[in-house]
Amino acid sequence: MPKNAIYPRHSHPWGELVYSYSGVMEISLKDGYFLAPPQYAVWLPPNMEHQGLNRQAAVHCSLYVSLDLCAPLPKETTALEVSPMLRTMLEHLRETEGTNPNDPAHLRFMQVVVDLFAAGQQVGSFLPWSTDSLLEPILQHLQDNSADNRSLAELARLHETTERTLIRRCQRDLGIPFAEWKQRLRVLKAMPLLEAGEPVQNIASSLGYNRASSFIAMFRRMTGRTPDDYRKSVMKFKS
Amino acid sequence: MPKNAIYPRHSHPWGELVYSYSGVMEISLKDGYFLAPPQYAVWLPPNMEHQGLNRQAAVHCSLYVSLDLCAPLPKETTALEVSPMLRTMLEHLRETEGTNPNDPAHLRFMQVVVDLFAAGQQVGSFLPWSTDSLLEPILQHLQDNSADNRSLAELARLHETTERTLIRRCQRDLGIPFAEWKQRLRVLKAMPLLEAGEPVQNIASSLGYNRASSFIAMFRRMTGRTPDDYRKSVMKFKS
DNA sequence: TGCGTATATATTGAAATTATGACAGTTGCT
DNA sequence: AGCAACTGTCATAATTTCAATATATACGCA
Repeated sequence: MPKNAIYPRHSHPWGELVYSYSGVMEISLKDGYFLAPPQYAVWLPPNMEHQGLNRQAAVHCSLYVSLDLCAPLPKETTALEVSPMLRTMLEHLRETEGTNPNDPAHLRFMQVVVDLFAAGQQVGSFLPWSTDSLLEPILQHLQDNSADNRSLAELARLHETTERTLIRRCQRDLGIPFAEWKQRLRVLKAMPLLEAGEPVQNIASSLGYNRASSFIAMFRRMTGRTPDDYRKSVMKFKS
Repeated sequence: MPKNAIYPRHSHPWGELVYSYSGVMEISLKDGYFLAPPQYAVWLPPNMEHQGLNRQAAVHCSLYVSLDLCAPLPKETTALEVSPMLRTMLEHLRETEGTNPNDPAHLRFMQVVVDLFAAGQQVGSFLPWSTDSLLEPILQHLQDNSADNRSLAELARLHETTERTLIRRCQRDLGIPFAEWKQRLRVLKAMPLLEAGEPVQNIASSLGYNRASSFIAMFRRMTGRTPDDYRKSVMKFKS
């Protein structure tokens, strides 16, 4: 899909697993919102009204899950962690696209993919948001200046509050610590730059890291693979 | 298994897929011989008399395949190429060892593993041998001096024959070109060194390469992964 | 996360090596 | 003589390696 593509809001009587090979996927619901890079997938139970969109160009797929196979999957809409094993299988699917869809071996393969999704850990949106009057300006500021390395204490001072308060609001509204949120943001910023072929060194410094190795270590912790690995796996789907 | 382990010669009324996570596996039959590093697996149809052995220490597994699932697999004993996808699944099995073996999802997973083996390309022994009077001394010499970079023409001169004749005999007896054989030999020599933690640079030069990058490129072509990747995946099974 | 260092990998154009097919010569056999 | 299998020569195509360099990653310690 090209950038800024929007899927109309709709629903259907079967389950849907949305996975992104490259780029970030966003799903919005009547009462919820999920943002999912390639290490997450979004599970939509049958009859769940949803709307998809991707801000940057993206390569993604949806797995439609027949009603009678939905039992082992969550009853709620949720993001699921995609293990490296599962990712490999999804990439294999993409590579062998077009083989006979009725081949029994292929059907078995698909069933195992669903099994693995069902075994995945439920998680929230990769980058949660808050409209809290104190928090939102800070989050917005970081969105626009991701290289800002000022400490939480300094940010608190700037916005006339205290570090402790900000920490409490992060925990309450975002569900994750402030540092984690900033790292996730940087991962998301890094992805399109990696896809654009930017050297890891440059990306690291443009995100506020003084050393590439620090950035690499962070990216690895967050996504399970190194920046260059991520780039390589993405490139497979762009040629 | 420790080095020089030998499995007694035997047979059984079910199929067997032999796969090596690390180290090289050897299977000898009444009328055949297979040598298989981790990118190969050996398929033994039901009731096939066989004997296994591993010269170096190895971590391997056998998948027993019930008679009624053997239909899609070859009727003959053969080596099968193990795709990266399949390797990932086998490693996953190894990591999640001990989960309930009667779990339906696990059984489905196993079935897919067999499906993928069945889809694998049939190949011969990874390192074939010849007892040809001209060829054998040369092969033996390379076994003992794998860093020898003398050209085929020079070797021919030494053994009082011509380059063209050697090439013809390789094709006839080994089924693969001379250069391919030498590279496979070097891959086999490299594996235990990698497992021993030897730096890639040293291994490369001890095998006759002037530059590590040449060795890396060769190893990658032959095995589908880089030397260090190989080492890492092996290390997972040694701790 | 900063920072320095050791290691590992990819890339590229030039040089060397190997593979392949065509053809002719040799040998051994009938 | 005729046939078959093998061998040497040569030109060309395909691969591999070299060499230098740029990048990327891991690791230890502060």
